[in-house]
Amino acid sequence: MSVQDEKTLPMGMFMDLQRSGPIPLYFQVSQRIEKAILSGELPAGSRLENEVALGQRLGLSRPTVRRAIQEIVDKGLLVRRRGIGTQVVHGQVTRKVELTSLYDDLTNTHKVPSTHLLTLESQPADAKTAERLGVAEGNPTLHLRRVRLADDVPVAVMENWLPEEFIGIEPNDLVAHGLYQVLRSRGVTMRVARQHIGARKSTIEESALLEIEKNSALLTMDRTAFDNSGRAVEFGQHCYRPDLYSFEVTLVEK
Amino acid sequence: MSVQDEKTLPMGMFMDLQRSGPIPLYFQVSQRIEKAILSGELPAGSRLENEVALGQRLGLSRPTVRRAIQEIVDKGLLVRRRGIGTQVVHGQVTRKVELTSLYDDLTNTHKVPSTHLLTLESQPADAKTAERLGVAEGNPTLHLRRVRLADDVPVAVMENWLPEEFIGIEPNDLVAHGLYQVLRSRGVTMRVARQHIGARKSTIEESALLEIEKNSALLTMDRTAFDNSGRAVEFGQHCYRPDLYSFEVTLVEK
DNA sequence: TTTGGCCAGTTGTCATGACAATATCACGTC
DNA sequence: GACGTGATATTGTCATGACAACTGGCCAAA
Repeated sequence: MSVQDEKTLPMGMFMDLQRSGPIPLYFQVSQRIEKAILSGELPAGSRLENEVALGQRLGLSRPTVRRAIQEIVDKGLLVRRRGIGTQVVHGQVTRKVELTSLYDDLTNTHKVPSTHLLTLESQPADAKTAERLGVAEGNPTLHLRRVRLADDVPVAVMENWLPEEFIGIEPNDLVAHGLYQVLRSRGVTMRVARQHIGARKSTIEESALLEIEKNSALLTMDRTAFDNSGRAVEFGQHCYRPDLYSFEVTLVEK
Repeated sequence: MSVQDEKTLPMGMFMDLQRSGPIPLYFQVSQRIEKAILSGELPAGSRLENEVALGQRLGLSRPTVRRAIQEIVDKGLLVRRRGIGTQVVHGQVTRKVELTSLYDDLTNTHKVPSTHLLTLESQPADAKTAERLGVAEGNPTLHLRRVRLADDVPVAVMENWLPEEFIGIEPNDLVAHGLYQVLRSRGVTMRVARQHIGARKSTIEESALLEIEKNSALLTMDRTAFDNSGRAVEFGQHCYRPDLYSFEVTLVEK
């Protein structure tokens, strides 16, 4: 008795690959496959065409096809088995967490984000901040504290510390664009972030800011983010209203 | 002025590669590099030897070396920059989250795990369970509810549902080994898990089970896990004492 | 009927080679 | 001295080829 649905594979439409454009071929292929999965064209449990045949049909080498498939495996949508083939994972698909800011998350879900800026000041680094940012204790840092709102409902209180060089950031930019957008516009590209997710009770001040009753449960997230040169560019302590925000994580065993 | 420390690279000891063993070469290399980073031999900000030279020195091809490095980049320990090289990320290194059970997490931190089994029964799937497990509503499932303890202190209350075929699981196994170990011993290998992390207040019963005051904040995690054939093998709703447990996540932008 | 082995299919690993894109640095010119 | 420009170094992408390891089913033998 076969354990899995052994559906055949449709996947007829795979023509328009730009070989000369700036978009890598493996990326074009992986996007098309992912789209086919999300749209239901490749149903859960169905088998993908094997790597060699797919490559031949698309006029691509096996490493290129393989990398395209691997991208989707890493997202948790496909599962490979040696000797068997590649299959679509069962279960409803959920979007995976990426290295984004709350601002991006909200706009992606069609909410209107806004910001109340509580604090924007230069502040000498205390021991914890210094360690997280990799600077000397007492060095100046940019300290900011914000309330983030979605459709005018408060969602989170965020406190961030940034290295000295960002001290010139304008309050108006922060209110209009969100921190990560401001950093991007200054040429900073985030590459790695280490997050710590927990929970605790709200303080009286936080309860007021978030418009919840005091001693409510809060979802907390500490984050240190690094740019593409491996330097820490942001350290933040955030707390979220758990009825309005939560984290999704997809884990893939290798 | 150079932005980063441009230390040279030591990395002298790279001899003993087993070319005929079952361990892939890229894995042997990546483990050695990772060890060198963790041990401080490759300090934060230092540059790694370039891919071509490293490959030549080890007698390996560039794709192999490249894959070894990529493994570590995916873990968030290294950062690559085209035209520059590969550098060690700044900041203290933290363990990344993997697809493990609480049981593994506790033993890894040298705590003694134990389990109070509250419920172990066959139960027809309700709508939510059926959807998560990908079975028909009303189908029998194995329902279990446990309190997990570390050094005899309650850490979490976990409620899980498993597909019909696991109904024969022994209570003794669950108390002695933890759910994931039991599943592994039955030939199930977890491959993908989708987790949802949030927070809420504790119920009166949960407060008693976890030995905390009522209306405390709880850290919650819902998880659906899939095996290597893409089939859902576990759906769980867990809640943790936030003073004893939290989640670490490392995100890498691609 | 059951058992064992062989064979075909598929992914996993590795080598070699080539060119493209990007960042740094030295150099020369204005 | 400032600026552009080219040379150099390094990672990013892609092709081709080969063999290994694992799975499943078919088939013959016990």
